[in-house]
Amino acid sequence: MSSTRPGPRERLLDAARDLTYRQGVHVGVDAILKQADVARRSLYQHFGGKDGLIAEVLRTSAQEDRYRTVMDAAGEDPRARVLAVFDELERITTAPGFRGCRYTSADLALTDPQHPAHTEVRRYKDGVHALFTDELTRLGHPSPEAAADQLLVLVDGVLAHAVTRPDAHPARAARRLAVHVLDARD
Amino acid sequence: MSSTRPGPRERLLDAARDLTYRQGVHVGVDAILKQADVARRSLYQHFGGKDGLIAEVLRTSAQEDRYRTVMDAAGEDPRARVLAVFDELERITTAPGFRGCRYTSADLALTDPQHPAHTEVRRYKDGVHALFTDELTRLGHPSPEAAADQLLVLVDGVLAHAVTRPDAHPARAARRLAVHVLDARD
DNA sequence: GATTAGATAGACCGATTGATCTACTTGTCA
DNA sequence: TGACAAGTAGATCAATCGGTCTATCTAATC
Repeated sequence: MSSTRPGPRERLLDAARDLTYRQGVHVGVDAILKQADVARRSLYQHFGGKDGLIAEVLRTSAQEDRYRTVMDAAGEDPRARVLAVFDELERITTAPGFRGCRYTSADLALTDPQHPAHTEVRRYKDGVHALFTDELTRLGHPSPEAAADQLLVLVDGVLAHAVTRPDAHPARAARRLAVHVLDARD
Repeated sequence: MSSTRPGPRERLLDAARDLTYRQGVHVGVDAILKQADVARRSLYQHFGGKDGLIAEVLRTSAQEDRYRTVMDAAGEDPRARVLAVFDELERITTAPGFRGCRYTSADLALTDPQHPAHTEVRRYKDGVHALFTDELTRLGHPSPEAAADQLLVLVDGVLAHAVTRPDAHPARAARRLAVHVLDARD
């Protein structure tokens, strides 16, 4: 028995996830519809419009889960778990087709402050912040929240810088700084 | 005597610099022409097209000079000069109308790898890298190039993260890490 | 004063944008 | 069988995209 083809809604999300990452959020609706092999009407039925589709793509992209998985694979030690994220970043940024962070990209590209995507970007980054804060707390870090902010700056810095200067291997550079964040005793 | 109005070329660059920052590189040519109060033909005469205009905007934006000025105002000590950049970043990211790093934005928004803007983005970031390398060398840092890469990750991280989470004050968080970069003795 | 390069104004081009619409087909459940 | 919801196909819409065109005007140079 062949696996059932996903419904129009899922196909739209998949196509939009792929195309908005490779081409940016300014891809045409036509291109998304064509790749999803879906009727025009289905898009507006399910998501109300392009903006809704983009927001839903960000809401369901679950890059957070990827970091969580990497951490879990690194074992119990909070220190190792955090550093594993930066090892993963080295893989991500050197992989073919790397095009930066989709959340940062969307936040920068969408000029209208009212665009629903901004809410999802904020939610995502807050989520990663919580992820780091948990580890730092378990580590007994003196100021987990502030340290998590530092780690977030490093992550965003890696993903942004690697687009322009991948040969600088920003993930490795950031990993060395992450060690300082983890070992801070003040 | 009133100051002479700049020529069409300068007015185009000014308008494009303003609009591409506020609205992104996908602003329409019409909007740029209107704000510059310049004939359509002048754009294609001077820059060959929109792509050429955008590239020239990046080439002449001279954000590098801003960092240089800030450093010079901070005195002679390389340590103080580098940290002054992060103090400046705190001002930049909290100023009204802050919309992230125009170079990173352009690099992410322009999907075509052949777009002339990418060359200018790379040139700019290499320039900042050289700026930092100089200071680190004068400071006697054991590996100025690698440390400059770390500072660049911090700068890009601040400018990217501040777009989504300005309340985290990433510039301050990054400044604390910059101290570690400067004081590295290994 | 005549020539000429540079700027302006604006029509015009085909292509594409996001979105709405009607008409038809499909599958499901009552 | 009949009703209904969901999906498809595609025409159509006004608006905008980047770019080319002709025609006119202006200012400096010879």
